[in-house]
Amino acid sequence: MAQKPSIPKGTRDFNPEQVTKRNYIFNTIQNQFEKFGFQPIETPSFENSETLMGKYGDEGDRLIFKILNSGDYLSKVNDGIYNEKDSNKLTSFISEKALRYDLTVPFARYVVQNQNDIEFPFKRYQMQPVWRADRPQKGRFREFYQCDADVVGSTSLWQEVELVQLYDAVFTTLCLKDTTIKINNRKILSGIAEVIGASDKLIDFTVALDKLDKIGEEKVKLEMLDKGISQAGIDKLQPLFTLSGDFGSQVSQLKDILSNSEEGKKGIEELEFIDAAISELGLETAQLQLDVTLARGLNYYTGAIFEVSAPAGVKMGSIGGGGRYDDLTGIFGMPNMSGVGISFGLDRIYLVLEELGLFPETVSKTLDVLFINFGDSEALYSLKAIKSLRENGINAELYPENAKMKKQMQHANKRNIPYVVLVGEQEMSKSTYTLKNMLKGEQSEVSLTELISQFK
RNA sequence: GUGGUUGUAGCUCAGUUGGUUAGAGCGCCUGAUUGUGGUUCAGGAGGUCGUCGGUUCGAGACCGAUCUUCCACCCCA
Repeated sequence: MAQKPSIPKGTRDFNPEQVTKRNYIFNTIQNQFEKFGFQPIETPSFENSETLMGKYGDEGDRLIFKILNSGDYLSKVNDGIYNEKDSNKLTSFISEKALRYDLTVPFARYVVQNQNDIEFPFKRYQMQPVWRADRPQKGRFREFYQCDADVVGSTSLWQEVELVQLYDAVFTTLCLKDTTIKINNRKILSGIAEVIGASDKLIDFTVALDKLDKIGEEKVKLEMLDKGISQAGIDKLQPLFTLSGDFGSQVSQLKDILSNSEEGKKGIEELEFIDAAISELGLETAQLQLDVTLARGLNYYTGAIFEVSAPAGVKMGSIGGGGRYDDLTGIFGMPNMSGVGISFGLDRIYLVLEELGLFPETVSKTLDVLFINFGDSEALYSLKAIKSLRENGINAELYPENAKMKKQMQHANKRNIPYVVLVGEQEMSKSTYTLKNMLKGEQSEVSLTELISQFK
């Protein structure tokens, strides 16, 4: 019985045009990564569960795809655990591997395992798919690509500065103007939490603050109260909700709030350093913006936090994010290894470029010229020319069948092939080629050298 | 994980309070046109109405389950 085929929720097939466009983005990002001195690595699609579990918080653990053990995995589970029917508990007994959830944690694992062979500071980039057991939405998939660039082994803030430039360079090259690079610092968030006496509730506090532009001031305050933050503490936050003005004036308002917090002051210093450098160096098309409410859920960030949003008017979640993590490799037994990195969301960038019509027209063209097939002797004659064209870097192809001219022309049309060459007895006897421009409908009879020069 | 939404031809969609043989536009195929595609004209092929079950004399339409789509949460690229 033939069943209707389907693919799993949140996954997609990519047709030739889509792959070509995706490669265009990949290549652009890769070029810039390499220009900035990053080197490529790849890691496996799945890791041992213990490598991933517990690194992304409880929510993260829920969204990790677990891989069932091979063989008769249930027989090894003891009856007590089995009868409890507690999925979370049972999982560790029947699943020892999981699909990677991001590229940063596998990278940390890689650094620890290869620490003796790595020359630090190590700048690596990685462009591979990741998987999340999320409910799909616009710009949210269960399989998607991340393009990460990270530096480990340097605490220098110049790395942060360069990463901001890298964001700007990539989006500028993609002609995606007016992106906003939002920046914050985890130390500022901890500082604020300290000042309001909620250091132990840092996560709850930042998660609530992060929602400010979405649900508004009142609801954020309610959520904080709900999470056990005192009213007195929330009152101290008041200036935060009305923070305004440019980078400098926001910073000076923050200084007032954080005057009693050493950590907070450190965070402000870092921010000022990055802002001063970027102001001096300038950005092409992006804009660096301080956003105190920027939290980002990942619990390993310790310093700067980045998030990039698409130009205003495009309804899309962040198209990139990153930050500094002082101790990512600590959990794998390698302390004091500071890293900072950024990530590009390929699939979302694709959607944004598509929505704004920013893919260059030339991206979708794959073949330069198609030779019409009039028979075997003509085909052989054509293939000689095609060989020369290919040697000159021109994409050329012979229609494989001696089909009706109409069919062959239509084929060229549908594939958006800009030129067609007709070779029949007339041309063969004169050693020429009839070149037809499919867009304008004009055609001319040319020699082989003229033919080649047409495409140069 | 929570709440909502969607599914009819390859695509975009009609389809009345349940009632003969489920339609349109576009696309596709063939011909007008044996060395010329797009335009035009003529003809043609595509659907067990997402799937399974139920109500009914009768279901594309009503009910349930399930899958899928999209959206809002949660969280995030």
